[in-house]
Amino acid sequence: MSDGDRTRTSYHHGALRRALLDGARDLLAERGAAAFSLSELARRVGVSTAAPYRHFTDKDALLDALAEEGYMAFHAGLEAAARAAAGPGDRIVRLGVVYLRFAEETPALFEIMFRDRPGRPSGPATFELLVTAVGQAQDAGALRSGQPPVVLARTIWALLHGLAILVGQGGFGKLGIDEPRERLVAESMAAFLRVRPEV
Amino acid sequence: MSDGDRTRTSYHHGALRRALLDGARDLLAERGAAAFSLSELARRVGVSTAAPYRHFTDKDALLDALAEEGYMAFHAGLEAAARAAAGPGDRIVRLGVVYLRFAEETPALFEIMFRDRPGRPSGPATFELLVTAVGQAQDAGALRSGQPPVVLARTIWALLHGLAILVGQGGFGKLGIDEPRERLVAESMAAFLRVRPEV
DNA sequence: AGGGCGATGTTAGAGTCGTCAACATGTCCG
DNA sequence: CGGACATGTTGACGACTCTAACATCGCCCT
Repeated sequence: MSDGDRTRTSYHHGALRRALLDGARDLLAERGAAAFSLSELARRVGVSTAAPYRHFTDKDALLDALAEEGYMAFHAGLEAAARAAAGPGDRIVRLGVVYLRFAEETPALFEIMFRDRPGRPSGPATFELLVTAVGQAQDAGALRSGQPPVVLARTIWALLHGLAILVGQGGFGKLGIDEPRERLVAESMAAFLRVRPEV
Repeated sequence: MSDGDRTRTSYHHGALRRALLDGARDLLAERGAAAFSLSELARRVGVSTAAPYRHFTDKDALLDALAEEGYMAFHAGLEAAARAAAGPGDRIVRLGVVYLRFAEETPALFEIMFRDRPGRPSGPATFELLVTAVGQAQDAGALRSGQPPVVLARTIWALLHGLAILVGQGGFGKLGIDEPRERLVAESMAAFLRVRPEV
């Protein structure tokens, strides 16, 4: 058999690093970021509690690696949405929807990604994507102009981030707010949009 | 001596609950929310590690109580800012500045307050405050109208929350964004404001 | 006044977790 | 084929949360 299998051939696992990251994603989703335990992860994957330290210096290092993968998926999702958009105005809304959906579907991963860890490299690339989309939408007259793309993009980013968090952790549910994502995004960005997309 | 002192008169402390909450605020600010330890808190206050359980069922219960106090201070700060405002338009900006400042000055407390805990009562009252201010500003022509106050207030809340988090944890520092709060808030809310406040 | 009782402390300990050191085992290269 | 290096395991340490059993204090009640 090939040694990428889940059943360790014997003493050595063969692909422990990958198995740990995959298992961590699941465990994180089940338990939440706060209750995530490295010991439990090791138990699940079927190795000793010391084994992960051969691949990650730290619990935080593992979480950082997971966040990094999350960033890639996030970025890819945004890029796909940008490509699939009908036009510059539609693109902005679609990016927002993807942003919200990501935070909603994998809240714990989202939390890990944006937690305060010094030296996190990613982010700027994704921000650039938004800046570009904003610039295009401004040129096309679909988005409010008068501010440089960077400023407007930063505002939209903050708005989406706030929405993501408040929606994601039910902060809005208590306020009696509950509507489909597209509508929520479009309504929230109404002040920026020149043409209202059909919702 | 009165028995509200910091030096326990003898066996009993006298005002342990208060001392724990006060100590927790400091410890939280020093260590951050993730590294906050109930044992260390007990050590600092000068009692055994089991003592806090006479006043709080749980570590989370203590943190919740602290968050509750935080909410009150937050709410009071917003109310004071609302009162001190020159007019409806200025009021909105001031509320935003207070929001940001609070998140920036006590980031760990802010994190505790908005973490996902079911059954957190507060929040709606504070949200109402914002809704009212938005409604007034709309009536005065200082704020974009066309949407019900609740919708616009929700959007502004999300925007502020996103800004608070991104600014607070340096997510913007990496992107080369660094400006005074008033300017940041005014710039971010430019799309909602009918008249630009002097910054 | 005295006695008891509830509130509020303490000590001791169980169970979990993160992490490390020392040892075992498998792989692969010279 | 033999040894070095990567990757596992065992065992242990210290810190943490939380509980149970015991100690002490203040206060109320007759």
